[in-house]
Amino acid sequence: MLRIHDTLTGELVDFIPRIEGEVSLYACGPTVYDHPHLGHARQALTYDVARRYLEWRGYTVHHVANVTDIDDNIISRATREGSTETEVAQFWEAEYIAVMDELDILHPHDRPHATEWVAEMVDFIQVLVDNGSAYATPSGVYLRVRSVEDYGALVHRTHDELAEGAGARVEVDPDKEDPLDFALWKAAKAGEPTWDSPWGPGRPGWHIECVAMSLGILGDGFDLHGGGSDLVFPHHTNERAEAVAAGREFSRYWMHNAMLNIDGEKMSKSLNNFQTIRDVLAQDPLNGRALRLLLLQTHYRKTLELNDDTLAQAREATRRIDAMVRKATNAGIALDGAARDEAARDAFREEMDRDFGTPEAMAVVFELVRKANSALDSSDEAAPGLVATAVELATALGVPPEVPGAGGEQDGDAEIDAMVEARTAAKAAKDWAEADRIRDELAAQGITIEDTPTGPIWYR
RNA sequence: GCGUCGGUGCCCGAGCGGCCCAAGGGAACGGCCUGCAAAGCCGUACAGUCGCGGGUUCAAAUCCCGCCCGGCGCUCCA
Repeated sequence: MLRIHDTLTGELVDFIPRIEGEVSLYACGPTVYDHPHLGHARQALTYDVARRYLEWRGYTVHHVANVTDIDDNIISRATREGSTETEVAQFWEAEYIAVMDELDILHPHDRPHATEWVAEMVDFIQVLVDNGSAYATPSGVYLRVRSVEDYGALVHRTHDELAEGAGARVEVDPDKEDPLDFALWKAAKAGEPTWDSPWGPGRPGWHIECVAMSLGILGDGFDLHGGGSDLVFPHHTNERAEAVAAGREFSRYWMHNAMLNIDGEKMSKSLNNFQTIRDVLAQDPLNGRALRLLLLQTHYRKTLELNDDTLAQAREATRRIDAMVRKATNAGIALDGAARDEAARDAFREEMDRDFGTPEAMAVVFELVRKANSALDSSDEAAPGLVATAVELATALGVPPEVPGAGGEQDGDAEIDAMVEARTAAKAAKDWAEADRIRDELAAQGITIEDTPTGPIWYR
């Protein structure tokens, strides 16, 4: 039984999907107006891993992640650059997808865009207006938050506690009945893109898009709604309020991933430690997988410490997995028919079932790596099963081994093969000076040689 | 201030009241292997006050209370 820490109840609860064997997952996607940064990576990776695990466990997953392609930031960037909102959104969405591809993040089954769902949003708002939980003013349409009894449930605050916070702020819009009321529809402002509505031209508020799209695609009572912990309030709280006010059944479970720190401090533009995914990937070819592994080795609900050091540590750890597979490949181990280590698979499932315990699941994988290495060294017959299980489980978490250039033949790099052979010959002749000279020469080209019981292997 | 999540070895980081004299990864040291390396394996030192102080319990890193410190949130329009 999979258990998940549900944000709404604040407890570890049994995960029972709406339909047995099927999981509907809605994970909030990005607002596309700038470079995707490491926070986006953590968010996307959290739900990517959740999805992969659910699939490994035999569920059919319907994963939806939206793209917010109209909002204040997009408008201001378009204005600043003298381009259009559409151009800004399309450019940064393409960049977002390209970067996520490099991190091996699976594409969601649906990637709805806010601008394509405006009609559904208008219909939804109409329901809220008709049933009295929303009202129109000259500046837009607002949700009457007081009409939602447990409005602050996700953040575990009462209405009054929330109102206290809101009261401390300057209330700009005198048309609003209550400071907590928020915009479902914003009346048109000069120079902004607008859509028609029964309340005049304007554009949708931030939260309504996710409600319209999640319920529209996944249906009432879909299973899991996820996002970064910074979205709990106001975004998810308001989404939920809209759904509740409309009498719709919203998500059954909520999960939220924690933020990350860089060099011990939160990542923010003001601290000037904001790192884009693109920059991190450019620093080292292994960084994509290292980042994945680093995230897997920290529980998704805990603040992650990221710096050059922790990233380097994760790179070394990925090498450990790769080295084992390289050795197995070179030894001619066939993985396809190998019997899996069921005890390890059970341990893995048990750890993952406890609120996606990826750090412990990775520990299971590394235990397998150690046992597999040991078996490979002694040509133990258990080796294929151990290697196959380690590969299966690592792949289930999205960190499959990568052994490019292993062996050499598939690279068709005859020149390097020839040098490796020359070194082997030199070794046979006990000409150590020549053998070392060749090894140094290869090293200068970024090629590492490993001697194994089944002969030398090389890789870049 | 309020809410929420956390504070575990040199670093990152698990830990489900007894299986914890605390997983796993990285770094270090010793041994085996190697012509020498690399990779790997075996072992060692690292936590002995698991932020601090109380309490509950036969038993607490794990539960409760208080305090200290950190992350996030406390509303788009400011």
